[in-house]
Amino acid sequence: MQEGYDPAAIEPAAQQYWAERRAFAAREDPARPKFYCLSMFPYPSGRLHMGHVRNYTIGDVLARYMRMQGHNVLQPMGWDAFGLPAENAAISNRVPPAKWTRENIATMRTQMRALGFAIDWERELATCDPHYYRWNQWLFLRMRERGVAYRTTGVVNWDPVDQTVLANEQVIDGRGWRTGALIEKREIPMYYLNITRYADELLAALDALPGWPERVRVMQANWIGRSEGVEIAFPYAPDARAATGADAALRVFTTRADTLFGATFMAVAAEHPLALAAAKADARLAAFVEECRRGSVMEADVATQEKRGMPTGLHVLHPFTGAALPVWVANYVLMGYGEGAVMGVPAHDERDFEFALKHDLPIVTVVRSASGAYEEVRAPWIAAYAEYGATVNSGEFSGLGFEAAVDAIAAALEAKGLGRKRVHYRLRDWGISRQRYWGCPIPIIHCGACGEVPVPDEQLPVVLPEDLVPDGSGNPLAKTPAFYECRCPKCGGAARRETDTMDTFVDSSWYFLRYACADDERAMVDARVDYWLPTDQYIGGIEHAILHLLYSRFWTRVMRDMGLVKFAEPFTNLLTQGMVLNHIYSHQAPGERKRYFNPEDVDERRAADGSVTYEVDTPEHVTLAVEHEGLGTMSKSKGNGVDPEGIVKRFGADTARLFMMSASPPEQTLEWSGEGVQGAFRQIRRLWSAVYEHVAAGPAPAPAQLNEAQRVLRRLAHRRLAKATDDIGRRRNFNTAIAAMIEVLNAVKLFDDHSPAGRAVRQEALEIVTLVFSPVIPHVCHALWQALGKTRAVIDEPWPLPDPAALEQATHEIVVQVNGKLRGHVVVPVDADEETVRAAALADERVRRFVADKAVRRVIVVPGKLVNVVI
RNA sequence: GCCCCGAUGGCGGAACUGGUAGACGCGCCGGACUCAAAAUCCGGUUCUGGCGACAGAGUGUGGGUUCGAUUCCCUCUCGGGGCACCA
Repeated sequence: MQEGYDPAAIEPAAQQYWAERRAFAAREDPARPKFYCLSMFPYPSGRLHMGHVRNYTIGDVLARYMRMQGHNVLQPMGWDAFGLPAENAAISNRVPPAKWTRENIATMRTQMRALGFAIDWERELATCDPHYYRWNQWLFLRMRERGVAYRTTGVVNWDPVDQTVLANEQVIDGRGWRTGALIEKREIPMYYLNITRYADELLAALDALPGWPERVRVMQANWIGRSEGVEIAFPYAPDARAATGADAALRVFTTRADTLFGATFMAVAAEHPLALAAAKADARLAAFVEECRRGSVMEADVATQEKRGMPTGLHVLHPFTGAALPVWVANYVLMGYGEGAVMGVPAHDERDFEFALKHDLPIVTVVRSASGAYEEVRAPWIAAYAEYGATVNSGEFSGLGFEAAVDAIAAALEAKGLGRKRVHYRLRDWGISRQRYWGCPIPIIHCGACGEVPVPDEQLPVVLPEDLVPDGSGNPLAKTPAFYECRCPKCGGAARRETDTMDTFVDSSWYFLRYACADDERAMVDARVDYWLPTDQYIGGIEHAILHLLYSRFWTRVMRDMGLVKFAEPFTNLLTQGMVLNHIYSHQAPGERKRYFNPEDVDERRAADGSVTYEVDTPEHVTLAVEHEGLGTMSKSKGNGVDPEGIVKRFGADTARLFMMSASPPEQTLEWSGEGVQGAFRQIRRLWSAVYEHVAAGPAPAPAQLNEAQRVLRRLAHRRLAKATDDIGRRRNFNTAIAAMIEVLNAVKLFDDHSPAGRAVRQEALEIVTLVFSPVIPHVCHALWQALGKTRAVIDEPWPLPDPAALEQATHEIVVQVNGKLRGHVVVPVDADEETVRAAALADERVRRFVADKAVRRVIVVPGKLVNVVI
């Protein structure tokens, strides 16, 4: 063993040892409990960032811990390799996306290997590989046969920067999730996956996911957005019948059927058929409709947008009173939700109230307020009453509570054939067509004679040509006849291949299945999937709480319904790791662009009055005062990134891993700290020197009779082992497990006993520390384990068990309080009865001083913990 | 607007089931080693008063329950996140 800790030597040696033995190649073994430890695969953007390192370190610690616990562990890795950054890089560098992507994968794979993750690289996959994406295409065709995938023309979200369509889930605050560009509405034919068919199940099953964070389940539930209500048909009045030429009814959906008698107008979306019919005869209305259809997704307006509207001049009839209600076109009604029409109840809906005020529409109060008083809602001094209450002014339905009123009204409507109870979801079907090149081709051929024809299975995969270089104007596939010119599989005539590709979220919706059988050329999934899946632990960023995790749950259900897999939920336990933050420092010179500086280069100046300023020596050798802007995620634009490779080169992978795992619990944000990294390095070096000094004195003898100090050290080691096991195994709190081991290490460092028994106790303590630390800092522990005289590799050791005998003690300390305040400690035998403990507490000198001559009213004894004397 | 989460020393965090608040680390202070510095090692470090023994205060605010509250309940403040004309 070398005296000095040298990560540059021991880390490659440990990695080589694992690689030579294929130590992490996982094989199916029904005899052992399996543990499928999955981290979200990265997009190969170029280089690993700290977020990746944190994600994969958490997964790796768990994987290595479970392996030592006797599980058959699978920890795979792959690449989410299709996507727009590759195309954008291609446009600026004139390199095909395939080349750019594969080079990035190679770089990032090398970086990951240097971090020493226990990954089964034999199962590696990349979604841009035809061996992978052929199964996207295959399953898409099966979905199409079942009506789960379908093509339709509809209004879509168009990202003008990326020149493609986005799913609703990918539009955030009216902007593209990737580009931040304002989204436009366009009408395009595209393919959809019928995720709404599973809305009810996806929602209900959230309750059966106890291993998921509450937060994520709530977010998914909100996104699915189930609401129970009543669909009501308002028959057309003669004017509406004349305008549309149909004897029909205007359908609305409402969660407040109890307020039906308060409806004084109807509001429809600009795209609603009734609005379009009325606009034909009214130029001003037509202009308004056109305006609404074009602009209304403008993000900045959404919150403040005023309730604008115009009357259609048409009317519908109230289903019970027969009153003629005017139909308005209103900009606050969305065509995409419900029926694209609402009944306007100004007295009991804030939006309707606002609209009625503006357009001078009548307000009719039909719900009593909760206090029981009847308060008429009138403009402008009373606002809409949107709470529940008893109905009034509602004919035969008056005097009912909310539920009774809804039930009675729904039943009466159903009897008339004018309505029924219904459930609505906010969730929309998933549009997957993208007008982009670097993605999985949709396996469809458009034939002038036969229409839409699926590519026959035996012709799959439809291979994406890899040598195209996009120029930034539209989809290069649509400009490549060699790709799109083809023969119709049905009639043999000339046909055109679909040039849209699939949303990359399709690729990531099932990759976790494919790791189980990545080499199967004949089937998408096989029996090995049933062995490994569902994943026991999934680890990734909270940013995927809705998109990826919801799509994957849907996709797995589709495969279940096809009999391809036997489970519905792919991820049993989910851990959403916090982001990695760093300080942001900037300098704003007058008239210049703000400059950002890396925290690494910033010096702290502490003035005599305690105030702190920051300054930086610039590359041009000028000292600038910089401002501390607080913490933010590491980013190029803020200049606060830290390159993992640099940390590994300077300190080694173990230091990077230890810092990340010890600084905060995995779900919380992690503040990067240069001093913290140094501290982690220092701890490893302390561990190294403790083992070095110990083994330099020769082999440790077998344990013998122990004195008190030796028993204390041994007890501490076993106690902290028990705590660390619980912290990692149950609580997933790695930071406290690490703290517990540092405590043991500190005690070993202070333990100055070189007797044979002392050396035996120290040996055991160092073995415990090395074993418990080994999932976190595997390289150095690999070397230390050998140094401690072991022949088996530390990765093959079982997780240690605390020795109950070591934990035993004859006496223990009891806390004594007087009136709830800590006043003393007494040492009593562990088996002392309550009376003895009570007597000992009352006899304590400090306790007696505080009690003095006051009467003791009560003494509370908590066995093994404390005594509280109440005076 | 609605929903969720959070607030603990100079800093990151710990206290798991209502029972010693501040584990562990960082930083800082003092000491040892050194010609010196770095590294390393040892000691101290919630605040206030006191040389000290010790005493008092203290987990965002105000209240409640309890022998006892960082922990449970209510109020408010601040911070973070999610959803948002969703009928």
